[in-house]
Amino acid sequence: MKEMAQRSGVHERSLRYYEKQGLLAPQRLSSGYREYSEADLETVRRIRCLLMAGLSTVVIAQVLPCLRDDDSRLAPTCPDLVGQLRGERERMTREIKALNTSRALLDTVLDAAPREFACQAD
DNA sequence: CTTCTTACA
DNA sequence: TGTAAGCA
Repeated sequence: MKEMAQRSGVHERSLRYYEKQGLLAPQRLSSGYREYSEADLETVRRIRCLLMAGLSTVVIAQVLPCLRDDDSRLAPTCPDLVGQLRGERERMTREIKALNTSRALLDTVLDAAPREFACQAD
C-alpha cells in the first residue's frame, strides 16, 4: 500500500477511496492486505487523468473499462458512452460560462476599488 | 509495526 | 479530508 502510494503519488486514503467508488480492484492477500499490480498502477494513472479532466467518479467508473490498452482513445465496443461524454462536455461549457460571468463581476468590483482594500502587511 | 474498516467532524 | 478507534 505504501509502495503503491509512493509510486503513484496518490495518497493512501485516495487509493482506498477510488476502490470504494469501484474504480480500482486490487488483489487481496490472505491477510486482507491490498496487493497492487502494474495494471493497477496504470489504472490509477488513468483515474487521475480523468479526475483532472473534471469527470466525476461515477462517470470514470463507466469510462475506465472502455479505454483502450494504449489509452487516450475510446474502445469501439462501447459507443454508448459518447452521448454521456458529450453531455459532460456541455456541462463543462456551462461551468466555463458561469465562471467567466463571476470573473467579470469580480473585475467590476476590483476596478471600482482596487487599492482601498489592500492589507497593510502586503 | 502496518494495514484494514468504520465512523465522526 | 483528517483523524481516531479497535482489530488482525
